[in-house]
Amino acid sequence: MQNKYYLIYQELANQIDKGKQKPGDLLPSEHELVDMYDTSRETIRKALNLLSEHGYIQKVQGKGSIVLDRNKFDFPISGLVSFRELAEKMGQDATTHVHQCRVTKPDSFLQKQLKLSRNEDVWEVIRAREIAGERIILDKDYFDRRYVPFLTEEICRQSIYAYLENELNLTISFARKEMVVIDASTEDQKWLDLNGYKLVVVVKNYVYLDDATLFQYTESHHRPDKFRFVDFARRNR
Amino acid sequence: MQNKYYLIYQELANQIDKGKQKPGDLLPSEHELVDMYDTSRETIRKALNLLSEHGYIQKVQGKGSIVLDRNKFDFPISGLVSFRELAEKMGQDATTHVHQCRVTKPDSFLQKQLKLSRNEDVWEVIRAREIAGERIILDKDYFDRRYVPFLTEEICRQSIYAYLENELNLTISFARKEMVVIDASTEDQKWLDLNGYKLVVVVKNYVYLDDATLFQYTESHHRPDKFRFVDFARRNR
DNA sequence: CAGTGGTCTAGACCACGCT
DNA sequence: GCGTGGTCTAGACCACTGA
Repeated sequence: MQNKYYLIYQELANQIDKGKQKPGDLLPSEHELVDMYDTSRETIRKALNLLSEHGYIQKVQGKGSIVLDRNKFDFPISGLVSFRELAEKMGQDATTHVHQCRVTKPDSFLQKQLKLSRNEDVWEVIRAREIAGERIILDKDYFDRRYVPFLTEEICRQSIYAYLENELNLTISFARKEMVVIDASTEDQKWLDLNGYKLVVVVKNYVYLDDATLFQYTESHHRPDKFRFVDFARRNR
Repeated sequence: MQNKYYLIYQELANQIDKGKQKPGDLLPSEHELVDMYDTSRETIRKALNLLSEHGYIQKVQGKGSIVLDRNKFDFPISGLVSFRELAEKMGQDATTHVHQCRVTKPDSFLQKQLKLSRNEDVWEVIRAREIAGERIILDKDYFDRRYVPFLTEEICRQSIYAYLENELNLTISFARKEMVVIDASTEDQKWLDLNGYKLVVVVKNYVYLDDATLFQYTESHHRPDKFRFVDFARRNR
């Protein structure tokens, strides 16, 4: 069972996906939706806000809710989407090579990133992602050991996140991403098929739990030609 | 004059910025804030949602609103921020070189990007951005002429956006961004100080008006070492 | 258990667009 | 002027946290 406003959101989103409402059309007005769903206007408005955040509609005061052409966005819309996430969604054959999975002490860079002292333990996991026969992404993950006491190579080969959420009951609540381009390191050269590229696109990821503590720092090194990011940004206010 | 919830948001954000509420602290409960601001709870909740979206707090059910350490984020937080936007905010001396500012017909690529027919007019504006003495960003903007009838080099040297919003009363409502890395073109080599770099990071920008029509397509070509993007993403639901 | 945030209601008035 | 979405109110009940 779900929230009322979430159910209404899903139903309207579904209608738009199926083409019952076409791009450029106006949705029924909020008052009409109140009658249709036998609910209050604030609940309808929450559903419409979800539609808006997910790129289904654009609200215009005094006019109505315009249905957007979501097909133009050949991509999932909300937030950022990386090449790997996309490949996984598309069901492309992705293989993971685990090069490192050990407990270690943080170096000074990591101490700063994870706000740790020199003596605390961190898990270091290094994995290469092979998609369509090429190793194009190198992921370096660091977990605060106080939150992640135990890991195995097997878990690293599968999804660490599934393990954290299902086994350890950790809930990720938000993340900060940063993207830069730097020279490929010797690790990158060793574990990736760089095809002569000398640069890699690095996506740094700071992941927070729902009590707002930082517990993971990740760097994803992408081969430049296989890097792609998409974002969908509503204007402030 | 502003919305009530926006004023409350600003006041609370201000207190956090000034350190009256320290990271890890809990804000007053929603009921207490209702009394303090003599308003309704939904209004308080709208203010708190804004704080949450802007990275000031993290809400935890049954517990309260935790103040986050926003200083860790040495960057503006909401949405994506490019190097140029940052440089401008920091007040660094940015110079704009206008290389092109003319009306032309869209080529097939542009027809596809802007959903135009071959016969419609577009403004083509090409500008190099010089920051701290180096030309590091090449912006190529294309505007649907039906929305932007008139432009001058002078306007291009200043802010086109200020002109669109203040003079033409166009309101930008949302944008889709896409980032890829490609080989530097001859234009890039001619108009940028590439320092030997053979690649550029391209940020493609599709900008929509508040009636959901697409009116601008922009490509920003960044020198790799001067490219930096930041994002702050709340987890879905 | 008391206190917190999450959802929901049934109103009200305002700001805007259209014609 | 009428219909639209935007803001705001004063309640209510539920779900979760922590002592």
